[in-house]
Amino acid sequence: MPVQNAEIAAMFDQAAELLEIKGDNPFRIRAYRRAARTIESLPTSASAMLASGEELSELPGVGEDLAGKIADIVKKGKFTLLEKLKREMPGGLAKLLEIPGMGPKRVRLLFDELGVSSLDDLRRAAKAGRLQELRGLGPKMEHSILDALAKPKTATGRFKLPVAEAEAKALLDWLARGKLCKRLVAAGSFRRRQETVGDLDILATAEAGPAVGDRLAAYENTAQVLAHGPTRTTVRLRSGLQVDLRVVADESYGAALMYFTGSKAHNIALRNLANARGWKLNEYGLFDGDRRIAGVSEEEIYKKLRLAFVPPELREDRGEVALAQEKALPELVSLSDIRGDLHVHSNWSDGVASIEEMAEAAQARGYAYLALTDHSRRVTVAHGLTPERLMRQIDEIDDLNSELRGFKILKGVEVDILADGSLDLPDKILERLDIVVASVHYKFDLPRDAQTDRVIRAMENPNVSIIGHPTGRVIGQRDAYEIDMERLLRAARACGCVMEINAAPDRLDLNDVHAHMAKMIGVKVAISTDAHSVFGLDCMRFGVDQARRGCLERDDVINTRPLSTLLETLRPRSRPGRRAKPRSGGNGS
DNA sequence: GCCGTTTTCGGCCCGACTGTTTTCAGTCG
Repeated sequence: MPVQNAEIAAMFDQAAELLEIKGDNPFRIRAYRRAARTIESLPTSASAMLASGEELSELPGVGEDLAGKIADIVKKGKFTLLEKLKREMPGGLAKLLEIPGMGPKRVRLLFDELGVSSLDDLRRAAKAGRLQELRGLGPKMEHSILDALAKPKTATGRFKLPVAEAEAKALLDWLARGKLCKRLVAAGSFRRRQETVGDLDILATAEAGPAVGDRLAAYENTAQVLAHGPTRTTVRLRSGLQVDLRVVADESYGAALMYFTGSKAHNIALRNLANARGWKLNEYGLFDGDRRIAGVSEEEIYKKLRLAFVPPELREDRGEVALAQEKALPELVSLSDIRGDLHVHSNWSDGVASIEEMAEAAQARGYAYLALTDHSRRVTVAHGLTPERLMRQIDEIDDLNSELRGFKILKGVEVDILADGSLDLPDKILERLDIVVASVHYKFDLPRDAQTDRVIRAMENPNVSIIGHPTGRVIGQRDAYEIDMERLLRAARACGCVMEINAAPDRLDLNDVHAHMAKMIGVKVAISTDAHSVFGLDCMRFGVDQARRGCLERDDVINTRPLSTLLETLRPRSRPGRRAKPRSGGNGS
């Protein structure tokens, strides 16, 4: 099995951690980390790039040396430097970095002075009061380390966007009611719309900085104040979500928003550009010597740096800075481009609303069409449709459509892909539908090649329009099944099959990197909510967020099209020699 | 280890906060 990009990135990250503990050149360490970020967000696998003779050293942050190391990892499956480091140092040492307040210097100090090389060693040493013996450590550190070790592994982890959104809304509300701030906004990975948020970064502009921090500390959901200075306050909420509040003067709003939105790597790239002009960029502004030359708005700063405005979703240092220099950034798809939803359920299977209610809700959201795609029979727990019930549903939709003006319900199904890649309903039935979403709902544990073959066989059925949630992952609950995304996408391109970005916030599948991969390979995408209720339709924006992160433009997304051309897109699925798919003209078939 | 509209060598983002010191190192974002 070819080495995955994520594996290469993980090896580089591990090497960086050990090099850091070792006390190696910090810039060398940064180089490994930067390369890891580049590799993991690549729209194609490093091994495929090597196979096709592409130069890895042309990737940002990858030079001759690292390109050679990646090639070694791909060819031999091992990373000599990492193996050498692991021989020099106990592997468990890196674990110590996960304790808050423990950085590479302290890990090294503890290892050298006390022989601490594991969490257990650390606990023993702290309990014996031996940490205080060391220079730079005192009773407070010893206490907080013991605290951290005693805590059950809450795996406070990351929070899904809707959870973070609810927390942010309530918190911003509370801060706003204090009437201390001129402007208040959630920045960070939340603003970049990452699929999960590690902590919430709040930016405020105000005259009296410390008072805003005091108000955050006094918030009813604040469980613990971790740091509290005049301009910066960090707390942990009862939910476990960490909140960083930063307060600056109003004239620094743009610079601070940029700084606090990140990503860190994007900021570093911009600060380098500023340096190259002899300027300095920080959270207070863009400075020429002591003179502030920009800072009120992000737009102003990008302009001064001769860059096009970079949408927050793209600020990951994945090549967007170079594109902004060339004024060649993509025009990202937006929620208002979406004209319909192509994957929803009704109470005919496991949804809670009737077809009519779903259609009304879709109209209320300004859509021109809605594809009804209930489950097929194999998903018995969801009351999946048999051929007979699907026929009856088709009749009901025809009836409803005959009364609708300027809106159409598309007849569809979410058909199960069986273990061998065949479909859960006969072609005869599928041929009568406007749209067929095919999805995997069981047998997640097939070997990678078999799983890939299975889905490719399904998409080669000309009745299949879209592959639903193509990797099957459920964030925080179930990993993606093993599948060769690159091979899948090439096959999709060959047979004109569309890939879904499932917008349900616990799926977001395809994810941003896969969506970008689809675009690069030339596969169209449908952003669909998989709604099981009328409220589920509102998740569309989460799917659009990920599409934007994947650089998708309006034309890359089929449900930005008006109904007429949408149906055209779905039609070429029919093959030579195959009867043209019967399509309803609106008033029954 | 990377990289170049000052450079192929000599730089490499920048500031806040804490706990330890007695002027600052380490961590964090």
